[in-house]
Amino acid sequence: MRIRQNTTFCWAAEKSAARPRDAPGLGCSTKAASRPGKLRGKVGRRTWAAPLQKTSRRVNSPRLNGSSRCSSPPSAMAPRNGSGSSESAPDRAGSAIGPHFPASHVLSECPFSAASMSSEVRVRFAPSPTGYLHVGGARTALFNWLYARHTGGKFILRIEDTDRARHVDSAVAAILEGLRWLGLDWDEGPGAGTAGALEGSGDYGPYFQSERGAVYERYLSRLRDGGHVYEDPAGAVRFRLPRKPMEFDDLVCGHIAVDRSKTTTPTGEPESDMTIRRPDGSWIFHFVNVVDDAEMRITHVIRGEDHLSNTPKHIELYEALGIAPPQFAHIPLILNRDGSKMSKRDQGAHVSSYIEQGYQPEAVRNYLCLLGWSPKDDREKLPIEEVIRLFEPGKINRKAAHFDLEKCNWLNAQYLAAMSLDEFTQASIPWLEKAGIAYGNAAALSPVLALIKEKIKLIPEVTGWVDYFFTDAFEYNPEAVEKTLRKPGALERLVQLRGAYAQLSTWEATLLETQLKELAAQVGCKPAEYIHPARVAVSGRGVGPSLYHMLEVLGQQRVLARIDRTLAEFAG
RNA sequence: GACCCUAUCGUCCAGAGGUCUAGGACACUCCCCUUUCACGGGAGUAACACGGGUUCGAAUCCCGUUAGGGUCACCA
Repeated sequence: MRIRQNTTFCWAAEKSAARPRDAPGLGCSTKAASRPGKLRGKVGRRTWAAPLQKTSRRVNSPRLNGSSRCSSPPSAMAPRNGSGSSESAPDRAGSAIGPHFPASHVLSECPFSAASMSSEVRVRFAPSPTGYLHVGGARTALFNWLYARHTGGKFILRIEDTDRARHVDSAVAAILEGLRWLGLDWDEGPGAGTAGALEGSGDYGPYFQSERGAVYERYLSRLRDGGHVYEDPAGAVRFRLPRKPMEFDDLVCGHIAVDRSKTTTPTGEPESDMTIRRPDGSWIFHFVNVVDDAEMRITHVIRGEDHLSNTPKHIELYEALGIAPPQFAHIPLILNRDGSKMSKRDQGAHVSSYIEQGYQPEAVRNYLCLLGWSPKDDREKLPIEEVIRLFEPGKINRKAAHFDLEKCNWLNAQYLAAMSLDEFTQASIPWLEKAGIAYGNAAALSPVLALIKEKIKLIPEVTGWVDYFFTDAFEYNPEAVEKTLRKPGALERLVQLRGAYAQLSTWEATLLETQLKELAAQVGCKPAEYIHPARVAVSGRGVGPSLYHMLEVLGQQRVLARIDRTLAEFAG
């Protein structure tokens, strides 16, 4: 099955043609000023705004960013529209491109401009179809999603498959599955909307880079017209790096200043011009990423810190294109517990592993929320609505987080404990079926699950706790046998207990308890001397639920039969 | 190698110059509850990387060192 590229493409082209005023860059250019007031960059805290600290904290420093986001402001700040140029006309770029913009354009970006306050937040998650969703990627998606939901903006999914060769449907599907499992719904992109069609829905498609060739061609010619690119001897298209100092403000990392003229290769030579297109015509990530973010009117790029060092290059591209860059928020990476880099082989690296192991999606999501972010109080288990309410990119931690599966497990147990017996039963059924346990039906299963619900940290564990309820042919645990049944007098006491229980006309936990204790008192030994053998006799193991409740659920007939079987098996 | 980011208990977070003899959670240890295993309750071990500044006062601001991470691709 392949994506319907042609249809999608035409459809998207129509869409954009129908919105001539929404030319790329224009929407973007407003965003610098339109960041919702709640964003708190850490900018003020660490650098130039020190004297303003308290104020900026309260008033929200991002506004300050507008005037200092880029070191070469004239080209960094795109001109506001005004021209009404058409998106489809290649030459429209003429008015928008160019390194020299009147200062008034910059000033018009005044962050306090009321007119710009209304534009909507648009964030995106742009994975490459690698065949699985990495937890790091999942957290990036989560933070984007949280911000979109927090602001009432849009969360967009874009697949960075660069070209057809990289596109594999099953690989895309794995990512969508992971996102859906975590409950991160997207407003635009593959599978968005009620139809769930893979080609996706949204006004800025296609959402597969492999289908956006025409868009890239258009932008390439803009760069060419501006004299920003050239073809090297090998036939690759390269972007002339400006090689000058530049700075920008990152919502998480604060003010970043880097002298790009000093950037070198690992061997110490000056950085070579960035390739944006290979000789075979395929596109390089940096270019298409920037073009798509601009075209899709992304206002905030929330991505992994591994891109922080790439950001100056991206901003240079925006400048060459005459488009104001979005706001950036680089979130720290997730490391293994031991501090090493988390690779796809590491424990817990794939979201699919949580699905397979039966984690509760809300628990995993909750855990991911807490990795680099906190509600600033002592709460750990938080309803997602609460996280959405409190979440702001500026509050994301700057330190890389080490992944701790133990805590994730604990949270999972917290979520299980909060489930009703009904929910717990429904969640257990698929796993019992997978294990081939003949539990009968939900009504028969629930009372059994009620006995062990609180002992479980992960749903699939139920199978090991309840199997003997549904088969009389259970095995005896050797250790338990050794420890209890082999004890002198154990079988005799079992006989006595059987005798007492056989006479009961009602079968109920508290009665079973008093009977057993009376028997123990008569004989003059501890109840435990009866309890342990009884447990092993009816379940085959030394650990389990409360004995009397277990007996009650098992029923008189089965209990007596199992004691008989045990006596027969271990006598003599 | 150059550049960038980071640095509070083993781990995740709180801490925004005095309220810090640094708080919560996971994990760990002990106690209580208890027929087992868990749950739950209580207690405990455990951290401001180091060195200089600034200040009356620094976990908090600045500089340096060290350590970790990242980027420097015709990967994304």
